[in-house]
Amino acid sequence: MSVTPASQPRRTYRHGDLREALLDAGIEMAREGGPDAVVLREATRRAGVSPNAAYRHFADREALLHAVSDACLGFAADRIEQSVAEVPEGDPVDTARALLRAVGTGYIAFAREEPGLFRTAFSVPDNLQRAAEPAKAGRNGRTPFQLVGFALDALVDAGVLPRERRENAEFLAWATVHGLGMLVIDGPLRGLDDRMIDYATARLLDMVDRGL
Amino acid sequence: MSVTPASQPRRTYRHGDLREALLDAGIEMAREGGPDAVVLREATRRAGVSPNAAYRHFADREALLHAVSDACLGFAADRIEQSVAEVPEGDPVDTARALLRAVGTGYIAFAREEPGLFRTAFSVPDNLQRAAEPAKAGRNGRTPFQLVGFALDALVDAGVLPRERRENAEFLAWATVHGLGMLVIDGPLRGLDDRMIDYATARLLDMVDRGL
DNA sequence: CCCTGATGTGTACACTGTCCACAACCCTAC
DNA sequence: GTAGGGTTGTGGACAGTGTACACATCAGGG
Repeated sequence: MSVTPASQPRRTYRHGDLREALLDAGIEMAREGGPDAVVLREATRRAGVSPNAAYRHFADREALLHAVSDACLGFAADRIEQSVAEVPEGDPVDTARALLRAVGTGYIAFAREEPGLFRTAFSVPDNLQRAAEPAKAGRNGRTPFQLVGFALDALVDAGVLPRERRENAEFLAWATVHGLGMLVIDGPLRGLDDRMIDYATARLLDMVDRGL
Repeated sequence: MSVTPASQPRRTYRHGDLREALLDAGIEMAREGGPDAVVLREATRRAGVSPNAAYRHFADREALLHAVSDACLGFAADRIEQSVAEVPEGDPVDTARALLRAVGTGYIAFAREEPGLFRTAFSVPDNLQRAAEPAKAGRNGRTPFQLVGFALDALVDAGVLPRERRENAEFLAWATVHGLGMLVIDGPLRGLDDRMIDYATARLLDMVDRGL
């Protein structure tokens, strides 16, 4: 997505949108090797620029990584929305249930399809206040955290989830699915075949469904 | 734990137990700064030895990190056993339930008390085959994975958990608690006060209890 | 007692993040 | 239109890292 292709050297002195180019390079490196693989010098190299140029756009490597991490959360949101979009209309109760499941399966799907981005998304310390900031949102402007919230709201509206259990239920749903994602990517559940993971995901979501 | 204190130079040519000293140094660094903080040269420095000496005991930095990670899993097991030990004897059903809860609270407690070690424990790709190997065990010779398994077995024996749901239930229980641990340490739940975390933990364990 | 394999040392290289002084450029105000 | 002036990128340098290679030193068995 860089303005100037890395192949031939830039003619103008100004790059155009170096920040974006560095970010894109960072994302690509994260995709291939996770957070540790996003290295500042390599990003500038890919952007066809000298190492120090990066410091005009990011305070340090940490800042670049943070930006990449936010972008990864956005990709996660996109993947979740994709799963959510596949939920058929129908009985409100069934739909609400299916919605939360879709969020979960989308989350796990993202972890499996893009382990590098998934790991990068959560490699950087974060907190609740920042969980909804726009930089972490996907194309539709919603962050993963917000998507979980919407699914839970739908469950309350459909009368499935008692209202008094709604508060902070994001934590439970998210933690559950997040844990599975981590264990599948590089925890002890690594290397399980796809069928096994699908099965585990389904059972996990059953548990959430029953236990929330 | 090092054989020769780092303060005064070693007199003998041989270190004595350099492998152990490097491992201890690595653990200490992991405790302070997580996986990225365990750096090979610093470990040799703390052991009072030249950088390359490490290569007689570890193939590369990755190997050292792996050993440190295994040790961290052992510490987690210790912390879990501590929580388990506090479960009072009594009605078999209540005891079995409390046992699984204790595993969960111990796990979260470890994450909160030793975030660096916790992150390090899961920083290294792993798989099921290796989940029970002795290097990952605590003082009592049991790994965290095995401890979860025992608690689940107890639930089956007490008639709480239907036998047909026992298989692979480790994944569910573990993923749930692991996810909360991750989110609390450097995910969006970071910075929540202790009461809030206790509350979330309790609700999460309620969910597991109901939904398993 | 010597010699051989194990263990630690020294030197060296490529690579990283980051600091500093400087250069090239675009924009704005006169 | 031209003279600044702030922004953006360059060059050179330094400390710190992982790791390869050749060498030094020792402990213990023949």
